Amino acid sequence: MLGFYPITAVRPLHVKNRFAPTLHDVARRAGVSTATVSRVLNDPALVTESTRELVLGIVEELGYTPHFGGRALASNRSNTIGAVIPTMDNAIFARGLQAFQETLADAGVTLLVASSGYDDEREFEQIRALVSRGIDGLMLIGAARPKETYTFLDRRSIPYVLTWNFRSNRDICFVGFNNRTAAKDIARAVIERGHRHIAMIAGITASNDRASDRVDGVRDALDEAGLSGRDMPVVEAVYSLVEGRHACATLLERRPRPTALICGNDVLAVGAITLAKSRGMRVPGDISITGFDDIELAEAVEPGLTTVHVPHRRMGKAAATALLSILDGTTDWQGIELETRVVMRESLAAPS
Amino acid sequence: MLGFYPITAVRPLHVKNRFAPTLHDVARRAGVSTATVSRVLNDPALVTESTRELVLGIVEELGYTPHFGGRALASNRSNTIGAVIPTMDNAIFARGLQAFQETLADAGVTLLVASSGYDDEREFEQIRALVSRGIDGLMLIGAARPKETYTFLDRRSIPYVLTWNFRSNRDICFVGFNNRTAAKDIARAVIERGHRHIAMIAGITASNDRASDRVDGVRDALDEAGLSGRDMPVVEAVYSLVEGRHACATLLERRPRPTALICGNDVLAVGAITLAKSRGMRVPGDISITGFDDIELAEAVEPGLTTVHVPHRRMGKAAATALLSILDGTTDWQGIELETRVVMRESLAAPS
DNA sequence: TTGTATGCGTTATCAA
DNA sequence: TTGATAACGCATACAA
Repeated sequence: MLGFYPITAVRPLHVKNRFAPTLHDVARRAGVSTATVSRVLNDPALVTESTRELVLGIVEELGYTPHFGGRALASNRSNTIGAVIPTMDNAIFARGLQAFQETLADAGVTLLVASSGYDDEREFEQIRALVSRGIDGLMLIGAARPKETYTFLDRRSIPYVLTWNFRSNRDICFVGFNNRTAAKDIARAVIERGHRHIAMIAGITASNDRASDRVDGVRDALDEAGLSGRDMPVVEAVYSLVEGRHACATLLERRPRPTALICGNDVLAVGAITLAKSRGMRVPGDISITGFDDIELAEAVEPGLTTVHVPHRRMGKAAATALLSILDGTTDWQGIELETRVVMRESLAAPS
Repeated sequence: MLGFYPITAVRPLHVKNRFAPTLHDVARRAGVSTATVSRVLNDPALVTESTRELVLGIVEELGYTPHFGGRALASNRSNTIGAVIPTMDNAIFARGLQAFQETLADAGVTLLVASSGYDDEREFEQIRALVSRGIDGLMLIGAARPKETYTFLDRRSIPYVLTWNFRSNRDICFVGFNNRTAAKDIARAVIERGHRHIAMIAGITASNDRASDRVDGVRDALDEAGLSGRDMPVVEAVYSLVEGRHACATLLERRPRPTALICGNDVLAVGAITLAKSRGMRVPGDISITGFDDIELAEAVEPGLTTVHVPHRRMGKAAATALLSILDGTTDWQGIELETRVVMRESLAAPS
């Protein structure tokens, strides 16, 4: 049953003959000019109802689909915007991106998505590829990237929006939330519960302003409480369950042993919880653990994860709206700061 | 701190003037013809080393990126292939797609991804959009879709590969695994442990051959064991933790109460586990639960999830290779059936 | 090895 | 309201 099935293709599939009907084909068949067909498709009001119906019939009959390249060439705009996200492997970006896409689709704009693998150079490559596809605008995650990338975008005057973080800035449009204060908020909640030995499992902070801002935020809260933020034990880890487990194991070696673990991400936090439990520790009895993002898993895990809720869908929608308004050019654009909130569940309690 | 930041754009960003250098610009600056520049970029061997270096220097200096539309128009091929997946919201497709993309990238081919939301009509729309972008080939998930979709692809003679499922077929290239026998395998493992009251939480089977094949496979195993497959209680649920919880709650009402729950998906299974535990039941002591896919979470959850391991990365890579070879046209293509295996962890045991 | 010239499918300008 | 026609950026057949 299992095996390979070598098969000879019936048609020579490598022949690039697309049999794709063109504007010309439609025009000829309808007995009108290509210009008229184009108008029917792009600005129907300019055309008599009778010819419009005639043409649309032929379009349907032939299964005509406009050739994108030709259209982009002639109109110098593609009705396409691009997004480069760090990874598709992770649910974090999925929800926000989905909303982003839906909002664009409502405006008749297509979204092209590429991923960088958290690598600056690959991000740049992907941006180039998107730009060469004629994107009208771009969405990027966070602000940390080489100057050259911004220079490139500016030289090409590609409008862009930065999301998943927020900075108050006159020149760059941010649509996101303040990772630093959000992290500070949840750290405060931990401190208020009476914890004094706090450690952090952070994301990889290199080229990732969201991750580093969250570390800074936690340090802010510690400093504010008279605990030394600088001395807080921090382990950086790739966002995955296994890495969360490893990082947790490492931090449990520290003496004095931390009574609370603040994680830069829900996935890391869940990994940490599973490790702690597998070591026979009670969460939050022996150790409190917090997350960041409020993904679906945060609610399902045992104990429920205390975390920072991020309004991903609203953010995606707002980013799309902002970018569209920049592209539109009729109104001034506005950066938007979204609010996060700490969601209290069971994984955080007072130290015993 | 929180709020809106209305800002006046310095440059009129809506002006579509891209300042994008063209072949012509590069040619003029280098003092050669556009043909030569084109050759440097597409077939460097045809050009003297000295002029090649000269031209490449200018390309670098100007930050020239070829215009995709122009290229597609002139060459009638786009070096782009498309993929339509049911959802980006789910980790299931992420890993396979990532491998698919990487393999294509190695061949200099770009991947365009769209999602259908498990909706036939939206899938068709997305396919049209991709086709109008001039994709050279297409990757689709599973085989269940309206005839019209296939007709469209055939009329346009767009080569495609079907993945995440396998059928032995001379006309269509499948690269995937047999969902039915895979499901049968894990159901057998459950039956072998002595379970007689078995229920299933399946994915939504409408327009989803993977989901329905898995149901059929489980029924096959029951029939084989002299238990009536047709009478097995089945609840269909969208692939999410909450839905898994709900479905589990529903099935726990059944009398006789099932001693084993076979889930069509790991996410559903994890949802079911959390619900069972929240009801004070022991897993697998009071109820055994199995999954499908072997995502990262399956190993991290408590108890570890017995599930079907699917070689997602290998599948993605193989699908890309197959599609490229179809596009290439030099060799006959082959469908590929990949093997799955049952991964035993703690969530399955004999009934008490 | 290089240059010239043509056409790809579409939009947009101008006339009719 | 419609039709001719000139771009748009690039690849390529052909000529030099």
